Amino acid sequence: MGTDRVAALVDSLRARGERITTARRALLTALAEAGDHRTAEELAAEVARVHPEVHRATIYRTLDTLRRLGVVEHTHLGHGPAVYHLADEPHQHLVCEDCGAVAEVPPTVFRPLERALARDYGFAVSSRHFALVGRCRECSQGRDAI
Amino acid sequence: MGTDRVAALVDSLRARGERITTARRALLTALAEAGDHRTAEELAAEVARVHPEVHRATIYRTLDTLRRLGVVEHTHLGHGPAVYHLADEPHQHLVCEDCGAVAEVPPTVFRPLERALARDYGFAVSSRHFALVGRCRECSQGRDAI
DNA sequence: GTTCTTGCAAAAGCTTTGCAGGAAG
DNA sequence: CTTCCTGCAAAGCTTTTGCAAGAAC
Repeated sequence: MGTDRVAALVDSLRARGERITTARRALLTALAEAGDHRTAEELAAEVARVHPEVHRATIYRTLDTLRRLGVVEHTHLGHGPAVYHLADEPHQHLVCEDCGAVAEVPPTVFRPLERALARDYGFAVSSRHFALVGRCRECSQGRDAI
Repeated sequence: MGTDRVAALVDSLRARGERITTARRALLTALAEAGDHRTAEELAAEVARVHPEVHRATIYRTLDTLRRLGVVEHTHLGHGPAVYHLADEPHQHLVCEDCGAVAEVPPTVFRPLERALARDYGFAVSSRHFALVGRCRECSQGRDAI
């Protein structure tokens, strides 16, 4: 399952002339196994379970490399660290300011907004770099004000 | 002009039982004069021109106090520091990932999206806490890909 | 006089960078 | 063999915190 996905990513990177190193393969594996988003810290811990020698700086550098290559995206959910995930299956994040729950919604929900911004402001929304902050269903029902 | 606005803000804070200190008044003045968004660093510099004794920690603490009181909002435009502005005239930020230009758009543009998220996910978008990242008109025309 | 705010200094949290050794191709 | 990547250590940037002195009311 995740193994195939990693193999495909590795192949595509190699095809582009990128080097395949222990850190890169381990990071791709950790990302594929994650399912949803992970912080750099969490990914470093996951990688360290198998390859303790991989340094945190390498985690950040490799994540940035993979981002430039279009393989990884990262999103800011709030005031904490950024979260990373594989770039296939793009999605937007909704984060609840009360309980911290994070929901993923398909990018189609944003299509009308993107069209309006392109039409009225010439602005081409290009990334799902930031989450939308608000209140989830459960927290909306429990209380009214902050 | 800005003076009236500051006076009104000061009055409303006092009416709520909040203390009016040098730092608070200076910060409100700097925010009112700013017109658009400013980083905490920029606001600290502006305040320091008149009151050099106001410490940066006080800037952050005061901004947070004003945020809790609903007077100030802050937004994350990208990877740098947060930007602050007075909470009247709410707006969303569009930031260009190429040239860094920041546009402000009225919240009405987001109304349909907010309704869709409320209807389909029970999610109540409550803040304009993050900018939307994309490419502005000028940068879209100049080039096609990253 | 009481309570809230501030200045200071220090640290926290997350991320980036310079450099020299080492691995990938 | 050449180029790119990594480990290490150190620092960067933004923001937060503990504490005692000081200001607001």
